[in-house]
Amino acid sequence: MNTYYSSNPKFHVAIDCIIFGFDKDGLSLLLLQRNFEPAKGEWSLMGGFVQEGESADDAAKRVLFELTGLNKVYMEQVGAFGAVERDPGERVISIAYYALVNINEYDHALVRKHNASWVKINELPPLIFDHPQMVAQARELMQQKASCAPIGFNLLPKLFTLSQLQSLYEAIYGETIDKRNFRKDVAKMGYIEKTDKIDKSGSKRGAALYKFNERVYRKAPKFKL
Amino acid sequence: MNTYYSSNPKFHVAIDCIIFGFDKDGLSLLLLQRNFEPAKGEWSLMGGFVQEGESADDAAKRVLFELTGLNKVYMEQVGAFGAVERDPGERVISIAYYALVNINEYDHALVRKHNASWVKINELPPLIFDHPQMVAQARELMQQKASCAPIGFNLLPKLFTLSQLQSLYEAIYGETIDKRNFRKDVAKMGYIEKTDKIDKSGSKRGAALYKFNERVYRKAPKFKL
DNA sequence: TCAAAAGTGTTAAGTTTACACCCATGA
DNA sequence: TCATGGGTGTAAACTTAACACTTTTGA
Repeated sequence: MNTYYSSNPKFHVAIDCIIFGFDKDGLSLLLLQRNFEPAKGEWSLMGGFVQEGESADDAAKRVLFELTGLNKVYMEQVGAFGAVERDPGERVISIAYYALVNINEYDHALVRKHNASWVKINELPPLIFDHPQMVAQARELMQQKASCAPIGFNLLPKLFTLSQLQSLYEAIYGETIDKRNFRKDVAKMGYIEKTDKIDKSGSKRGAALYKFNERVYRKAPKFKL
Repeated sequence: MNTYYSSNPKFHVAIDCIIFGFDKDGLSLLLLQRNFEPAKGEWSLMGGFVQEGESADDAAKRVLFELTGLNKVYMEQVGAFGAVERDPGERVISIAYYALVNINEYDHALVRKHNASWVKINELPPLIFDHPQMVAQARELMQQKASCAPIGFNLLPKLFTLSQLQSLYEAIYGETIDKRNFRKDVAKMGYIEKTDKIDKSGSKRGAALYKFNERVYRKAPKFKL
């Protein structure tokens, strides 16, 4: 055995997932009301432990999959949380990731099994450990990223109205946006394309459905909302 | 023992430090030419292992101190690097931090002992493992942060000329800045204060020395360069 | 006396913000 | 017919970018 490594301690390394969803009521997080120890009965993020032979990114994907049944979800690392007493049970270093999921497409049975539910982001219950800090950092990072990269579409259906898109960005920024200015900005991008489909569910008149054209975006990847 | 935790594997958790310095030749990193295994003889970041009873942030401070003898240095976490084979010797999960140090104030003996030296950031040698990605991420993050928070001063002496400050930001952004526009922006901030001292080392005429007044900054923390 | 860096304002271009009405439809 | 959300343009305010010459002084 290599003494250079083995003279040093080892730690449990966990993953915690901040799972964002969006619907007409705004942004929500998918949270667990823990039916297991430690901190049974309290609210927490979905988590799990990194396994041998599994990268941190893969562990995050797995943890998200275990709760939602979803693959190929947009995820980004928030950072490592390494305070000594962050988990009162035992020393655990945790790596937080946020995920953007389409709130209409997940495995409801799995979510029920984990005793998880969507909670509006402005009505979060107290969370265990340092999960509030993780959520706060994830929100900042997501907001920052969403302002300059087209990641918001991961929270919407493939086809969406401009009103939906606007209200998504209003939820992300926590402020209202002028409708005409917003639509001007969207038009400038060129890769948010109007389809010939109409959504009649949100209004009597009906609203044009748009889609994000990634091909076009890649050719001129500029984004600013 | 708690089976919830103990059924999961443990890992060595390392810290790697991207140490930025700045002088008239621009930005540099403090790098080690390793005189120890693994990867002896190759270039790497300064690193170390997180210890029992030590937070990740504290470990980063300690690792920086071990190389430079410096305390109270501005540091920010870059993120966790958790690829399975990132360290070919053994599985190690590493948390990267960047540090901004005044290149004129560090313990030269310690640096010599570690076989470390300052390397211009645009002339980096090949680095081991995933250290190139760590450096790239650290540069992006630092640039982003420096554009909207007054962290650049950590790379300068307490007293600095506006030419030094400008060339620092030119180095951070990798582009030239218009002198008059730059000085207008500095003037608008109000907390970059002219002192009555003159630096005669950089020119015959001499340039006014300025200082960053943190008190004033805190009262109206706006920064944009 | 001249080379080298310090210091100093103005204008045009571009971007951002504010703002109000008509349209189509289902109830 | 009317209430509801969908859809559209313009002008003023502000921000950003471009630009050149004078000053000081040590060598």
